[in-house]
Amino acid sequence: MPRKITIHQIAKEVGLNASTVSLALRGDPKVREKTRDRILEAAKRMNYEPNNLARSLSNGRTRIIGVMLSDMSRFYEESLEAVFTLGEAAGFTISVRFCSWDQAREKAGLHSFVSNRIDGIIWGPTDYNTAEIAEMDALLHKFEVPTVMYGLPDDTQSLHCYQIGLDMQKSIQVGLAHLKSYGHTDIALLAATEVQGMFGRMYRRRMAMFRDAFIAEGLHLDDRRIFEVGDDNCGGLDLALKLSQMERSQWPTAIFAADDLLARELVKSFKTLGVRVPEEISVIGYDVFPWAMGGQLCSVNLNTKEIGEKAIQMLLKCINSEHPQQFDQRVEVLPQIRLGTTCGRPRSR
Amino acid sequence: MPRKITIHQIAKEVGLNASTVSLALRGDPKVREKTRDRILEAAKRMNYEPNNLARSLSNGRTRIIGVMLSDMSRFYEESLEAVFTLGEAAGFTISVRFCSWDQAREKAGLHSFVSNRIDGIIWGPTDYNTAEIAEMDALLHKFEVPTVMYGLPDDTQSLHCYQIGLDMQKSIQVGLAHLKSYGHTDIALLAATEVQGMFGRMYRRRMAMFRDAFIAEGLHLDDRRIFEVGDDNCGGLDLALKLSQMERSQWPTAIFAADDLLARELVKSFKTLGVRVPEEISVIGYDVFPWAMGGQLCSVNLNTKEIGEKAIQMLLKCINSEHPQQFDQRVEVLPQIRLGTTCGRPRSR
DNA sequence: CTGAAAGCGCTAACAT
DNA sequence: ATGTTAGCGCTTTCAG
Repeated sequence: MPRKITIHQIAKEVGLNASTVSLALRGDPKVREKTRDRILEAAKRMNYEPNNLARSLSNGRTRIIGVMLSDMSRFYEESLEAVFTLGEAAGFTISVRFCSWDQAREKAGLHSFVSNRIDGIIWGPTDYNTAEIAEMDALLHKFEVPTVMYGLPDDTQSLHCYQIGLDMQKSIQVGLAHLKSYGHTDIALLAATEVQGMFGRMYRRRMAMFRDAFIAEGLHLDDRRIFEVGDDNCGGLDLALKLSQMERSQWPTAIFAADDLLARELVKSFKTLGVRVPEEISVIGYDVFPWAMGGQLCSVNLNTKEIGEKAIQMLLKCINSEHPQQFDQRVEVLPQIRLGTTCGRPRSR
Repeated sequence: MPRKITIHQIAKEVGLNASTVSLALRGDPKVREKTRDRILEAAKRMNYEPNNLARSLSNGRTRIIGVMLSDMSRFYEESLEAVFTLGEAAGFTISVRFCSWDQAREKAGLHSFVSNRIDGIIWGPTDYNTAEIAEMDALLHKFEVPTVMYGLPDDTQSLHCYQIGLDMQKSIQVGLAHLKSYGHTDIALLAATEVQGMFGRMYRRRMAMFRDAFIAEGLHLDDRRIFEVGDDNCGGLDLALKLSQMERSQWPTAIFAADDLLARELVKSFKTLGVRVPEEISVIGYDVFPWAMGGQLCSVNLNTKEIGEKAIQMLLKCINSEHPQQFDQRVEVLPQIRLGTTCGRPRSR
């Protein structure tokens, strides 16, 4: 038996024409059931595997959706799962590229998507380098590859692609506003700075966003209220210890932890040290780990699952439609407070 | 300008034949530099993007390497990065599929690889379901898709694929042996059991491996020496607290933490509680986070980077060679102890 | 219901 | 150095 089976060989085997085989393999009702069974049997017996290159070249679509991500952060996990589930249900294969926060690699990956005539792209762009994004956007548009970008700030109206808006700074403000609603004004920031990884840039950007968010909410973020810990430390424990050696009157009344794991550790450490949360100090987390502390943690929920769902739904609509223009070009996903037990009114002084 | 540019249109534009354009685009020295420049200029101006479907259908290779992974665990991060770097340097695009620990999805993904005539596959199989693996292995072999599987135990000689052997149980034994070499025999296990995630199966398997490893090293693992914590707890802190309320004579002399983050937290918590590590108790970590504690942590290093490097190197050799059979079919990656400051001789009783 | 023929965009001999 | 021709494997009219 030759190495790679084609429909012609199957056709010869069963004494029919290749085009009939082609129809049968795709379950076209034009082929009589009996003939189809014969064909399918032969195909299986001969270990036939369709050649998507030929198929796609011929009919003009690949039934593949490409997803471009920067890294394997858990931030993407939930949304990617949604993309898989809904995408596969609609008959698409999901192909992922990672760029490791490298713009050259990102560009190459997107090019590979269009070269391989992917049917649509979901893109969580690396960085808000407007010019670069605009350039790729123009290219993708020129090739008429439906594209959904997500995690975009709101100054991107000029882009052609569809967008899932997620305003990170506003999401931080949501957390701050929540604290303010309890009466907190002296809020500290606990942030991890992963030095070793490739996320340095992201962390720096996030830090800048925190500063801006404080300002936007009319809050003062004193440098001495910023606790930066390396990712190889136990930031929560360190901070709890540090505070326990300070006069309580010197404490902030609330702590905004830059991620849920830090927040979790902080709360647990406070408990260990006999500090009551939220009676003596409030803690709010951020992003990524909805399951941290079994729902006890008060935290800003970025709704990543919803992001994934909206992205794939938008894309599928777009791919299946003749007139994609009729859809909203941008959908906002709103962060919300995930209520827990770790925030309360500030202690009276 | 028509929507999708082909080499024929470029050819017409510059008054040459399509095959010349084809050669020029690939930088073939047969075409004169001046002509090539003209062609490239036109291609860029017309926004030409090569059609890999046609290209691959014609020349029989896609220059794409497929990677099949179960999830976005950080376990894969380092090895995947190595695959990217070396793979791209060799001119390949790396396309990733995730199966979320779902065998149907895994199978579909591998089929999509062969349908799309990927040049080679790197596969970190979900589970050691021998029959399923053997079936896919046979299929991939029949289609002559060079495949490297990794993370395989050593009872898989019958497979056709190339293999990066990583014996997880032995890696645990390496850690245990290290503790034994200091004189530890009363060793406790600290393990997280992520209930919410999709990793339940993996955790259970890992737990079984720990038990087997203890037995293989001639150690007794009492049930009361197993501390299982949910992933939404702070396991390290909890355990440190628990122990601090016990008579020291009841303590184990060493703790094997099932991952580095737990170990890190444990060590930090001990420090907080005034317990000296390793003078009063030794701690060893496992896997995944080489940077945890800035190298202070003594831990079992799974060498995931090396796994990725070996996998892609094997695959490239195989793809580029006429006679792949001449290479070793299986390479073992050996876990090692990453020395730190958290292990020492047991306290005298 | 099945067969014949053209073509998707590109490559690879072979000619010129 | 450039042009001609014949596919790669499949889909898709269009005939029968």
